[in-house]
Amino acid sequence: MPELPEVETLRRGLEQKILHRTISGVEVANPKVLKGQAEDQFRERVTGRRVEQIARRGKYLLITLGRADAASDLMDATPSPLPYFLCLHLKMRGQVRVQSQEEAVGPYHCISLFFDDQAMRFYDMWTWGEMRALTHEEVQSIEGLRVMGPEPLADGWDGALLAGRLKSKRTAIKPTLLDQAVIAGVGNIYADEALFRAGIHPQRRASELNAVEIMRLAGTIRQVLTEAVAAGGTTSEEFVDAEGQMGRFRPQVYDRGGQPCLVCGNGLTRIRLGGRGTVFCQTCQPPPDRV
DNA sequence: ATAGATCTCCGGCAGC
DNA sequence: TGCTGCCGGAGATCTA
Repeated sequence: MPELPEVETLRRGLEQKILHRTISGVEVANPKVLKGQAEDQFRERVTGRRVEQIARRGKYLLITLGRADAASDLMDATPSPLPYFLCLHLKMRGQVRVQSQEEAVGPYHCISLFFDDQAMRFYDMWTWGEMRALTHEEVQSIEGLRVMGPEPLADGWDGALLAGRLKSKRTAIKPTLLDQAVIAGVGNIYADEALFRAGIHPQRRASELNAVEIMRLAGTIRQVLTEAVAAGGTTSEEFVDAEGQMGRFRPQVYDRGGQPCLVCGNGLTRIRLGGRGTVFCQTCQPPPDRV
């Protein structure tokens, strides 16, 4: 389940491998991940372009594709064509790996972008993920990006910012943290981790958390994401980085239902909340009626 | 009107 | 062995 740290790990890996390099060709093995974009248009927008920048917003990866022969702008008067943006989202099972051309193509291969000696390959077992080549305007019109909440690793992230986002939310804090319009990039793993570290029960009503708790939570969100980025993400499900390496972050509660709490030793509880599996410690995270 | 709930996409896997 | 149901990020579509 790629979340902010996994996408950031991928972004850094891609920066090492494909930044300033030119796409010489494209293979579309499964057009489902183009999410409706015509295959011809995708090919046309990508082929011959050079990777100018690799950015992340929440769980989205945005790769700027400029013209390959930018130097020729100096020679003629024709305006440089506008850049396109390769817009990626891995959703649940998406993977991106940069492989040598000789390396065998893995299962669930959807798209390959070829650089001279390497191929950036997009794999997705469920094809929920997406990869499209969009204009600036088309990127701007993606609703999920337009309403995306603040980046928890950026300057300015603090308890006051989070408090403003939670004020009007009457649902439980856990599903609220998964709302990308509230906070960018947090998914199931890090929502459970941050709540555990903050000692906040996942069923507490978001709007009823006090200022101290919100400040603590803003801190643990940032802390857990920072640690996970440093560890190259978490490998649950299928996540691997651009080189196929597994993440080294070890969650304390996520996917540990029934196992002992690493702080107090009591068995961790697993419930479904807002349709999502949720793990917490009944002792370390006191329930709403005991707060 | 808007927040919140529900459905959808998909296939590996657990459990029987 | 083979069936059934579970699981989830985020957009679409409902409902109160």
